Amino acid sequence: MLLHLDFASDVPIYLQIRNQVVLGIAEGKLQTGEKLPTIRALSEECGINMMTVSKAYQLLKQEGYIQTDRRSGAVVCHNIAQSGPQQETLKALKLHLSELRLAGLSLDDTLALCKTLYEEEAL
Amino acid sequence: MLLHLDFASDVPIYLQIRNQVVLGIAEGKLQTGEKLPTIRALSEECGINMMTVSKAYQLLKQEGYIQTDRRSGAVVCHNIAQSGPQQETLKALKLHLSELRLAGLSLDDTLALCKTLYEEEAL
Amino acid sequence: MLLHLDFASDVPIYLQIRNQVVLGIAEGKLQTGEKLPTIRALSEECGINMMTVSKAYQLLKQEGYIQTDRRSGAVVCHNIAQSGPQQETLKALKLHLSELRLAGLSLDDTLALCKTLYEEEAL
Amino acid sequence: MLLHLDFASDVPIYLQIRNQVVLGIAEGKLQTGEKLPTIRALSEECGINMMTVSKAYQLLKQEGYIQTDRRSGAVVCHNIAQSGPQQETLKALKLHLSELRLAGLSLDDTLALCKTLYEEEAL
DNA sequence: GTGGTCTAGACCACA
DNA sequence: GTGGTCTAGACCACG
Repeated sequence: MLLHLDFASDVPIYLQIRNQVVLGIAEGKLQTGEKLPTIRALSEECGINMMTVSKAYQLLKQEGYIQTDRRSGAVVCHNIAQSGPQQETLKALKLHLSELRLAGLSLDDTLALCKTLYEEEAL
Repeated sequence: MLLHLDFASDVPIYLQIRNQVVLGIAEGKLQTGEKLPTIRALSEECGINMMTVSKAYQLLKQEGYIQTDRRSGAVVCHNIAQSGPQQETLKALKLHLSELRLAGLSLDDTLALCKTLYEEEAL
Repeated sequence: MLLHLDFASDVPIYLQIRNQVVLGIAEGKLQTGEKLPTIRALSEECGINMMTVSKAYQLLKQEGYIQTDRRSGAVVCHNIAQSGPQQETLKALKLHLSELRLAGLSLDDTLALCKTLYEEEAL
Repeated sequence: MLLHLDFASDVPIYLQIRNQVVLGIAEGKLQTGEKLPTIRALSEECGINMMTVSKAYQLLKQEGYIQTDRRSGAVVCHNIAQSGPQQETLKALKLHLSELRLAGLSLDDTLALCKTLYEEEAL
């Protein structure tokens, strides 16, 4: 599990961590039940503040992607698919599909693109 | 053209305006060549500052969605589809598809959802 | 003498007119002593305000490119090259050369480019 | 890094800042990777508003001259020379060369001038 | 009338 | 500490 942080990005670092963990789970790089690095380890490895990592983990926990066990730290949840898609995700998805449409992609182009992206994850 | 602003949201107001204009164009509520409200009008209507609206318009202009004609204000661009999809849009799209997958949606579910969202726009 | 005005440009229309007249003179499209269109004619042809054209002509006159004869309107000056290069032109030129340098052009590249642009005018 | 702002100029202050930073980079006064003053520091030093400095920095960022590292403020980019010269720069350059020509400079004069200006930067 | 710019404050998210 | 955002005014250039 390697993180690529872009400190010049508009996306806050804690969100970059959260996003890459989500992608990691979806792509199978992070298996269900697998242990995430400790906050201290990850913060030192990336040269960032512990608070930043902590914030990312809290967000992931709140969204149901991970749970924190007092003894073994943070682990990937077994039962993520409980609540169905989030309202926010759908709203953002619609916005991005609009952007693709205005960028010239047809419905077929778009669905093919989505299929490709979806399958990249499902390795 | 009605804007719904959420002042409690984390999304900055200028971005909310930008997003809703993009959606409006994609859904056909805003026709190509149509005139947007003036900065003053929109800021008064929404009870926000002129500079906030101005920032949204400048962003839309920079992204190629609108043009500001020096004589008559801001109008929706004719030739938006010039540069193809942005790298950022694709990255965000992939993330959202991952979230859907982890929320329990199959590939078919996801494609059906995308199709629905896409067609909502394409009236 | 055809003007191409871009109403969506950041450059004010009166400056676009001024710039294109200067370029026209340099390229020989506008001969020394040649008559420019009247303010009224040009404003009607381009669909712009007479004040805008007037402003452009006043600027050109002040810079010594044209002179206005009460009987025959505005004509291209005979003796433009009197005062040497303007301070502002040099400052702007230096800035643009810097931008080229930072965009990756070597000194030779830059001089070759300048030569090409210069000779385009001198047809 | 000293800024000379002309509050009476037609050139907006944020553009003056932007231009002087670009010149500073080209002249080597601002080294690659070097940290720019913080928005607060620069605004206080020059007696202008934070937002004005912020606007200049955002423009520089958008043009690829600087990056804003979320941890330590704004730094000069390493890889500026990516996209080649801008269309606008070339247009402006051609205009300035025309002005020089009409001011009486021969091709050789002009190239010598450009060489001098270019080398002033390249210390 | 329009958009562009600027001020002098303020609050917030991020790290 | 940093930059990002926002307000409630104002002035200006442009057309």
